[in-house]
Amino acid sequence: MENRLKELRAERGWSQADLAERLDVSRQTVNALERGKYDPSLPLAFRIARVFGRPIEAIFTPGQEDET
Amino acid sequence: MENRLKELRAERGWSQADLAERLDVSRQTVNALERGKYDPSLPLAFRIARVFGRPIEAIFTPGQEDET
DNA sequence: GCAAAATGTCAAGCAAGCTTGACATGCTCG
DNA sequence: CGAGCATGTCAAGCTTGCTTGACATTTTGC
Repeated sequence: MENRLKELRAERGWSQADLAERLDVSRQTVNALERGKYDPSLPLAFRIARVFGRPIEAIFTPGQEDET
Repeated sequence: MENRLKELRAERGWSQADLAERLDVSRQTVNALERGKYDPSLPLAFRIARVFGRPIEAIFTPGQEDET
């Protein structure tokens, strides 16, 4: 699963810690998500979508794994 | 998190097992999702959205938990 | 060049998502 | 009635998502 977290965060001039606070998760979680270590839960994906004012589909895109 | 799984599945006349097969998960998982036992992972949410031809936001809606 | 802030990373542990297998119940329809 | 399908449910077990705490490395800016 690919995502535009880093890009969207940068646009807003937020640190990973800033974003983590807005999402109510740990800084390490934001870091792991940006680096593609794992995917967020659906509830967290909704919070991310809300923070950035975009639909989930505009932030996350299923990669090779889910394409068929 | 609320969802319209049961409704959308019924519209198509599919059994839980049918849907499970299309989503590549177990029948018990579909049953648990419909009954709100837990939320799907984000990758599974994407597959569900694709199977029903609707955006994730049109199928799942964060409840009280995520509203503030 | 130095200090502080930001980012990356690791480990251990708990919680959530999903699996298989089994069994109970209910529904439909020959 | 009886067979078969659909649904609900439980338990045990594995994997993934997320946490805290600690420490190393990179970036920023004075």
